[in-house]
Amino acid sequence: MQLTPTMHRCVLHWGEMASRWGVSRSVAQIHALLFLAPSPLTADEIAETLNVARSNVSVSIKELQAWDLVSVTHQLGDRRDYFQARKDIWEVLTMIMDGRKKREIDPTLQMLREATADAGKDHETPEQVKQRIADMLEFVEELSGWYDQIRTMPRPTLLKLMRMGTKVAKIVT
Amino acid sequence: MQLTPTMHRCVLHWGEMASRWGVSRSVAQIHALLFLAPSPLTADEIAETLNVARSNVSVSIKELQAWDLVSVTHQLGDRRDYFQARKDIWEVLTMIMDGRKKREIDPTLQMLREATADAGKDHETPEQVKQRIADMLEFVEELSGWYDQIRTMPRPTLLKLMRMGTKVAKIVT
DNA sequence: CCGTAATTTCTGTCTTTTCTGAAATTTAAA
DNA sequence: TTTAAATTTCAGAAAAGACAGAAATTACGG
Repeated sequence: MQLTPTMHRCVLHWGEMASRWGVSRSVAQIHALLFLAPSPLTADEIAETLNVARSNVSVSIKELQAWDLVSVTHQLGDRRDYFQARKDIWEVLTMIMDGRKKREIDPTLQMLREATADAGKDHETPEQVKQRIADMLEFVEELSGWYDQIRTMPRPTLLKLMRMGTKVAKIVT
Repeated sequence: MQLTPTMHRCVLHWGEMASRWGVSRSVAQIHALLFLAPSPLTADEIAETLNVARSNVSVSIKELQAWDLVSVTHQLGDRRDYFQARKDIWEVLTMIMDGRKKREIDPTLQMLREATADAGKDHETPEQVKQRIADMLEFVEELSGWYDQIRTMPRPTLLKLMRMGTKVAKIVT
């Protein structure tokens, strides 16, 4: 697939942002390409467009599928896999946040719970430190619970709330 | 400073999470240590406790200061710098989010605005693709604006809203 | 069941990032 | 000043991560 200068720029920027968020450049570039692409692409097309090895595309696509951001389609009379990305940007963000919560926040919560439990039968750790860990646990649990809640809300509701901005505050006065 | 097993565990976990978010392990470990530490520490104490080079501590601390997460204090009759981290976990999150917005979201917004502008006098990029970029821009602008708004709200208000969970929805029926 | 297209796995190389240790600089007390 | 402590800078080593290309596997048409 031939990239126009505008697309080229988006793909490159997305790739540059990647490392700042702990994502490999290839994964991000492929995601950007598939997000923009008007129609599904084969792995070979992706490799050629972005000038990366075919095998790299294979691994990166697997990663994107694990995040539920990319899916496979097929064309009649063609054995090749055609890949497409979610186009709904809101859904994209949701998938990324769900994934990060599952992979990073939940294990951290786990660790904090264990640390807090251990702190009971731990006489060397200063009380102040234990308190700090307990605060952290409470905070992450609160945020996590909040996310789970708003996660269930229908998008139009969420949008309305967002657009109200600080005006939502009036209901808690 | 001698780490208790509980503290040791927290520091290690924080360090492991770091790379997933594009942060170096040293920076994260130092931050965890200073967050937990009951009192400010010198660079040498940090280096010794975490078994990292003194110079590494210097650079990492600079990074943490740039994020406004760590500050310097002094003790009477002691020339050395004593470092301490923000203890208020809510503030810590706020600082991180502010920093990420400034460093990553704002430049992305910039790029999207330019891409959208260019798209006007660009006859090769398919309409569909332009639309996708425009959608993206609108979405990021919306989120960004929302963040700026809630950023101004007093913390107790925010806390109350969070604890209401999905119940806030009733005001937009 | 065979041959070929498509995909994936794997190993080594290359790149990037992180980190160290020495040297240089700054700071402040003597 | 001089001296010594503290900090920072910097060049290169080490580690981690990303990537390419070959080999292996799988899937499919004939």
